[in-house]
Amino acid sequence: MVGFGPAWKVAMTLGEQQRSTVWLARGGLRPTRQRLALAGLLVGDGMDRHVTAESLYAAVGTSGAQVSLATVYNTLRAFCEAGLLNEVVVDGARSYFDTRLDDHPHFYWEDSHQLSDAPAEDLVIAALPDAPEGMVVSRVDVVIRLKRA
Amino acid sequence: MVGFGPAWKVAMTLGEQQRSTVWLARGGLRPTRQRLALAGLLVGDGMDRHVTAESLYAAVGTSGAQVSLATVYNTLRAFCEAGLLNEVVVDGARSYFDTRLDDHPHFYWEDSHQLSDAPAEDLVIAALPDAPEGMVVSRVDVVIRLKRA
DNA sequence: TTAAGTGCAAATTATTTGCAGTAAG
DNA sequence: CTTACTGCAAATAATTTGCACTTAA
Repeated sequence: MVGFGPAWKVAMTLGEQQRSTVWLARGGLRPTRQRLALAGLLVGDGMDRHVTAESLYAAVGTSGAQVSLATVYNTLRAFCEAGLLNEVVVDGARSYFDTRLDDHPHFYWEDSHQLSDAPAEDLVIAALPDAPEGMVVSRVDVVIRLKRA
Repeated sequence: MVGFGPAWKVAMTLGEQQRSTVWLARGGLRPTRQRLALAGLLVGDGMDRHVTAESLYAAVGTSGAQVSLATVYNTLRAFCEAGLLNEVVVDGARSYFDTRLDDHPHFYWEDSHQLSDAPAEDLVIAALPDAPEGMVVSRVDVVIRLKRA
């Protein structure tokens, strides 16, 4: 899991602070030290991220902040329930969380267990099966599984 | 989990026996009592099935046969590795196995945690993102998540 | 002040494994 | 006979929970 910046960076920049605080507020969540640390790693730079509880826990350790693993789990779940993150199911063994909220396709790298966004504009679904009687489609998950060529 | 026939039926019909044995042979697996019982429930009637380890364990109990839960797990994994079943990931909490082997879309009933086939002919993917450099697409999973209307 | 949030350790859930016994080829 | 298969109980891995303590509003 890469992309969390250099190991020596403990504090967030003002922009990151700001963005994280606003982001938490949007979910109606209190900006605690732990949540700010996690939010900073997730949305601090405005890029989309895909994390597991373990990868985020590792990243927060590296960043110098102190957050327990249980809190990482609970916080990811809280972010999800607040509509700030989306859970993506690609691997029965662990949960992935995506900072991008719209319905879009994913690449799943089977050998490295990494998840990334696939370009949504390159996926065209010309026809979709109708939902059965009494049901509606809540979401369409498209996972493009990749293996080494 | 329905569709496994009446509770009082302990033995398989000849046709079921036959089908199950042939099916196991195709995977190069010995037709043991336990495997025949499970295979009978999975492919005995030629219909496609979607099971979890727990649902299949419950079904085999109901059928009168005696198979341990660990063996159900191990056997489902063995069937998968032999290419007789496909694993479908729709719910982080448990694994689903599908007797249908081709790449096809699924309905996932979020409220009842059931998985079923969606009509493949009604799904038309007109364009798909290219696999990144050095990678190839191993499979495209399409899961249509349903909720009550 | 007070309800929400946190950390730990223990509990849960789905699944796998070690190993002694059983059965298929 | 010999190696694969099975069953149980114990081990594991990811995740959740109970509860005393802390902190934001």
